[in-house]
Amino acid sequence: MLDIKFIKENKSIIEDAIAKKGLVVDVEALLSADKKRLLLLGEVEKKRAKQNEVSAEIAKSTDPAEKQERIQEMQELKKDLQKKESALKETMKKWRTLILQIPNIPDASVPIGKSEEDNVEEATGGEKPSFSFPPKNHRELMKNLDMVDFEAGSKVHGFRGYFLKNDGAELSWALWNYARDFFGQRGFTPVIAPAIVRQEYFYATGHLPTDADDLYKTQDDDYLSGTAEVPLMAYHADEILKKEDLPKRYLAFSPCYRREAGSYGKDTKGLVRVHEFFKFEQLILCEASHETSVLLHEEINKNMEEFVASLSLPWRRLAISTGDLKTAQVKSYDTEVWIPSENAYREMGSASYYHDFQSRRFNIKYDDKGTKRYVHSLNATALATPRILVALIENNQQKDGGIALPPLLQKYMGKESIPSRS
RNA sequence: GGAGAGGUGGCUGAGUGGUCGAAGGCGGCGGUCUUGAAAACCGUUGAGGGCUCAAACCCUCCGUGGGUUCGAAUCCCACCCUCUCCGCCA
Repeated sequence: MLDIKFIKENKSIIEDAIAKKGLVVDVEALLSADKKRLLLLGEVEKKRAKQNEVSAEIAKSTDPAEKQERIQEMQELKKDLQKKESALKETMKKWRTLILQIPNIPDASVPIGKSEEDNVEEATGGEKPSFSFPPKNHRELMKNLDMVDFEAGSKVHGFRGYFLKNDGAELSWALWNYARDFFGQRGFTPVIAPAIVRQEYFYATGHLPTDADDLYKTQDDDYLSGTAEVPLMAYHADEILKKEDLPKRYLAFSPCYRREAGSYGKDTKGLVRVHEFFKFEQLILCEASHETSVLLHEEINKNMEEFVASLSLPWRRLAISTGDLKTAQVKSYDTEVWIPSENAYREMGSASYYHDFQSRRFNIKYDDKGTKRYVHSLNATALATPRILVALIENNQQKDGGIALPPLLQKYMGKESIPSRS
């Protein structure tokens, strides 16, 4: 959420942001709710002051008659105060639902657009493979190599279920270990984060109430997180950090759970879209400076791009258009990787920054020479398995059905390739 | 799953109806002393909000929400959380 003072003073900027993000939010309603809120607050505080003052006199008073008189006077005031207090509460409730709808402001560099159609390709890397034979998709390749078992997956788990086996499992572990080393050299604190997270923190990230259908819920009313962003932001909730400890860079590993409620028709086969997967996530908390946020945003995005590039995967960078930005985001890039069987790029991760939009709700501050300021937050994917296997397998397939391994990964797999079984 | 204890400021810990935003200690900051440091001593030190050019001033906050009362950290109710022991368990 944004600061109400900022909203009041920058109404046109806010309305512009709402329009750019393609949202419908009544800013005027918020502003008038705020006026009402301040009016009632003033009245309530005045009455409370009076009450405090007279109460002190009552405590000191030695004359029983006078005391009685004062108490009666306060009984009247109390009734009045209670009325005003409940009016204030009502107004606050309205105010809160309204302010939560106000989106963050897209950076000037974000391409203007209505939807994902308007995302802009900004960079590409690597070379798309050209095959001298009809290429297969990852499902076929992996089944032939006994790397995956979808039948057992749906028998045991259900829709979108999978088992990774043999080199399918080994390849996942190899990638995890490689990612750990790759990012470990870039100053991140390694973390294994819980996926079971308290309800309140999903409200803070905005996943609730909006995406309730996409979240698994436990019988204890906790939720399973679809990204380590939630537990990691929650890690420092309600804390005041030291400025010299910033920026904090985390590389968090966690299982991720998504019901994919809104995407029943999409990617119903294979490993692109599954309910349960594993992800390394980069998350940074830094000082409240736009320049620092931008710098670190470029940094974590570059990390991700260099990571896929180091796996010899053909990739491209998409600048997300205003219409496709999430409410909380200032700017976001997707890293997409070429998928031969689809003749298209597919998202492998995204990097976004939020200024203090998230930290305001999580109440994460730092002490800047005595003033408390909300930190800026940023996050980016580092590696998601098994989705990246799709790209790795398909791009490196050989005529005989085997899979070549990118040089940097060979050490982690203990071999140069996954040989054909035929 | 069973039994018990407890949630107070950065930490520790006192406080059972008004003089409590809260003793004492630790830590932090400033100072005295010292060649310098330590020790000792003195002072200072919570967060959020309203009004304001600013200061002054005012309001809220002792897990959360409600209640009793002129007045609640303190009494009542509900909930949440943490810890300890037993049981079970990778």
